[in-house]
Amino acid sequence: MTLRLYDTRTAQVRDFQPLEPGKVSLYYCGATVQGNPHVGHVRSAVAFDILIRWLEASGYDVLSVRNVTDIDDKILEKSSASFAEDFQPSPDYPAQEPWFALAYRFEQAFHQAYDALGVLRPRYEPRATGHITEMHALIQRLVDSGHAYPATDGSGDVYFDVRSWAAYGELTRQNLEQMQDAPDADPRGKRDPRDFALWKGHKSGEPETAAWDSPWGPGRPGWHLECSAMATKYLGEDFDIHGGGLDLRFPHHENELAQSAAAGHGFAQFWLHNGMVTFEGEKMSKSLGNTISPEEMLAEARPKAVRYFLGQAHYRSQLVYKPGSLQEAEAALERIEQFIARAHPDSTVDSRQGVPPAFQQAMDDDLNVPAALAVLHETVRAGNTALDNEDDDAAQALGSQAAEMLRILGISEVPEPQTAGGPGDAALGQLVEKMLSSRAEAKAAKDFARADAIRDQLASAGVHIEDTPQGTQWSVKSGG
RNA sequence: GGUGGGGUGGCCGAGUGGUGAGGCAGCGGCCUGCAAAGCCGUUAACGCGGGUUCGAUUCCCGUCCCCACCUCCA
Repeated sequence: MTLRLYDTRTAQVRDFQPLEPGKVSLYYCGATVQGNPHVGHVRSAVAFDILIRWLEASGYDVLSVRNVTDIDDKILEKSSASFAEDFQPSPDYPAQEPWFALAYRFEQAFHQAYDALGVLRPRYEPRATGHITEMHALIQRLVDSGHAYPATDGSGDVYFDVRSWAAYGELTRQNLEQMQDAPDADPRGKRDPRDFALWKGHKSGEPETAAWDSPWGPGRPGWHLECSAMATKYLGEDFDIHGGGLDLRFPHHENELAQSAAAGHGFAQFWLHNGMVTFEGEKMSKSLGNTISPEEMLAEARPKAVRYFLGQAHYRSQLVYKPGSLQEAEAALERIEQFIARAHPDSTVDSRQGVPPAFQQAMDDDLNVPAALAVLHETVRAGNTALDNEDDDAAQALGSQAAEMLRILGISEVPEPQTAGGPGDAALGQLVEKMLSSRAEAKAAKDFARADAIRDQLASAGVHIEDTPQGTQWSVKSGG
């Protein structure tokens, strides 16, 4: 069975055939680095990370590219606000900061969040500001072919002429005539209100550092242009997959497609979009204030559990977060991990050969992770049964499969938060061992009241204990 | 107004024209001094109204509701 993926443009699940056998070229939209990452960013990153890992497990060489939008209106606004007289410092924006410093700082915050969740770094991670030359070439090409024009109001803007491109709207199957005009659309020097900026002329008051010379006057790139320019540079005029959040379909991806296609490029064969994360069903957004940040999630549960949670729904589905979600993920994950630890799996092969056919089928079916997880849980149950029956060979085989599934989903690849190593650890260990030996003595003396009191005492301190045939095991329960 | 996607058991969340995933939570049992972990069993769902069909949660029509996008957004 081959991989099938849902393509937004054709609105159907299709067989995935890469342009070049054995290789996959993938571009997915990263963040505009104007603030700290929120859960939606990392959900998207996890979704495409799972895609990449599955492609690699299936034997493909994946050339992945994720952009960093490090120049845009919001970045300039946030920076400019930090220099305003009424500036109120906040944790995210603590001090006066030039736009490029602000962008750089948040770019690093994004890396931290991605790394903490085991998201593989893309092969290339180009910044918009590093590709002005490529953007100019693309604009010129569009101007020359009659699909773009300099603004008629002398602003220095250059717009894409949507009416010059008959296919405009094809990605989201929208009819230009029936689109709702943006209520705050600024017609400026546009031929049509829906024309979008390829290049934004420099305005007085904006920092000089945010302006680049161009044939149309000094200015800075429009948002959509960078992705077209960079995807083409790193992946070619035709490539396999373009991804991003559902909210990017329009206008961002629609415009990307229009400008690239109008420039004569084939562009992406497949358009993939991940669903939104909601807070109890409502869209999370800063303006609504119902957000939970990746940082807050990581404070509440182990990184692996956070990753499990973010990946557990189908990537195209809405992912509902609610208080308790992370604890549920933690419980499910612990069951898997405990089985694997008891099964002593072989060193696993990192490929689709190491997982059950049902798991392969689920993943091949447009990355049906929920169904794949069902296979994983069934494997765990079968493995536990084997352990109970002391069938160690079967348990080990199932353990290897479970470990491999966890690895392909990227969950076991999430780095453990560093907790060990401090001098406190040794002290804690000694104290716990001391109490456990007291408890063992009490148990031996059949003084169960005292034994249970010790267990309760440890529990109230967050130390969880478990009597096993190999003796009493203990662990510190993380989070709430 | 346009476009896309939804409404599944207490919660999360797949899927299918006929024997109704999986997880979390709950209940009963085994195990345990009691627990924990694990195993076994178990409770429980397909928005509403029609239609097609031997049979629909799955297809069709209607209807209600929800979400996203059409403005910066993963």
